[in-house]
Amino acid sequence: MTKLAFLFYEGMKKKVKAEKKKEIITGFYDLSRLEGIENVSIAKIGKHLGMPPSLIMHYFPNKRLLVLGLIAHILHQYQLIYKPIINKLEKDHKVYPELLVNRLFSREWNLLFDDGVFFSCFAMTFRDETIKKEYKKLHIKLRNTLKTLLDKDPVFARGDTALLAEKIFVVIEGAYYYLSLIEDEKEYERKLSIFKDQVFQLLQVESQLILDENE
Amino acid sequence: MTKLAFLFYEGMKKKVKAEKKKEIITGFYDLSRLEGIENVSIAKIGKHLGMPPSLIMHYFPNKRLLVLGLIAHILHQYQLIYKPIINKLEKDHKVYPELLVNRLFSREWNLLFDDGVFFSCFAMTFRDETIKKEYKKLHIKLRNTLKTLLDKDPVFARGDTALLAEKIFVVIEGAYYYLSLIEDEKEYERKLSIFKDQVFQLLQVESQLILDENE
DNA sequence: TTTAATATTGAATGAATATTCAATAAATGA
DNA sequence: TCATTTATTGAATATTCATTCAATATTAAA
Repeated sequence: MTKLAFLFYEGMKKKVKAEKKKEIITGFYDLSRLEGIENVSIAKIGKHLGMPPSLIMHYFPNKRLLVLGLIAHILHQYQLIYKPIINKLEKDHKVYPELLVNRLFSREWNLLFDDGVFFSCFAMTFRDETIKKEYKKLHIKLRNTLKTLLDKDPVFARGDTALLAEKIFVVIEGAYYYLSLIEDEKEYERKLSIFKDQVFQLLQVESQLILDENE
Repeated sequence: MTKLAFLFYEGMKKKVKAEKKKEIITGFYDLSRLEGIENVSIAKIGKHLGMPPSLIMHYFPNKRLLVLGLIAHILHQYQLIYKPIINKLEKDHKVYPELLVNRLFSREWNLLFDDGVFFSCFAMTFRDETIKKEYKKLHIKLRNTLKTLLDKDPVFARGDTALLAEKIFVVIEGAYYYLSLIEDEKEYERKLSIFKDQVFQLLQVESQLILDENE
């Protein structure tokens, strides 16, 4: 086997392996949505995907690695929620508060993402340092993304964008947590508009402050 | 046995029963702090308390009831954190923003309370309606307490105190969630002061708005 | 002391758990 | 075709789980 052929072969093997791993993680995630992560066993995942538990353990030598894989998956998913927001706002070098707020609180939240799995895994941060670091990385990333967005607007760029991002995200996260408890559609909408307004005001106050300074 | 004696007897029995149940719940809580609630079994609680698992099941016929008992316990504990704040502020019919903020974000949080157990149980709200209702009740109660407090101050009473309480608590909850990830003391303090300032501003803006209106 | 309720014990249950292992099948280049 | 690596299978493991049950101990009134 030539070196090139070998590398290609290795690449193929890795690809197959990666795909299989992804299939297992996705199965794990789907079952977790349905039954709660704490009720999902390796045997159940196997049954769900039509493979023996031993095959799962071939790709994930122990359950913790499987859980870590799931967490990497959902944190990636979580970030994806914000992708369309970023793409839209990145083009214009201007942050329109109303648009930003609407996108930050968009309903894609609940559709693309299972809060139950997210919070179950979050609870693990208290007992697993690796998981804690993953969650922290996510939060830092999200805040940085927003900061970068704000930095592109000449108005906000004059203020403390990191601080503003911090203040905005704490409301988003509080809302994300609190709203997950509310099932009544009308009540949900009412509260949602309160929190949107709250973030909107943060943006308004900040931009007003900056403009006043430079008059 | 006279009726009175019977009632007394019944009362005694109930008291013993209640105390035993409390002992079990406390043991469950202590172990959950140490090992994570998902790793605590009835057998482990029994070992920890020096009693056979069958005795635990005598008081809690199945594990779900035991978990519900634990949740009632921690939600009660959670409320207690706010007790000193309320007592202090209730006497004066005046809300001092700085004092209120300092108390709302007091460090008794982390000392009296285990975040890991709280969030693990919170994750259960997504799969158990009873638990969800309990958590919701807690949040409503906390908001109402703050609203009542604000209502006692003639300044804030003129505004929408329910709305203000809602806005304050969403920051507290977001902060509670987010700060739980941060271990570095300095970083924690820095972020904490941001969120305190954020709530402080909510109070300031609101009171200023009300005072302006009545000039 | 008798009675009746409750408290406590310890042994036993079957089901489910993560994990191991040996055997076979499939893929792929030499 | 052969050799080697990886993928897949299915059976077996010990351990832990919540729960059941029958037997005994304790309590306190009658």
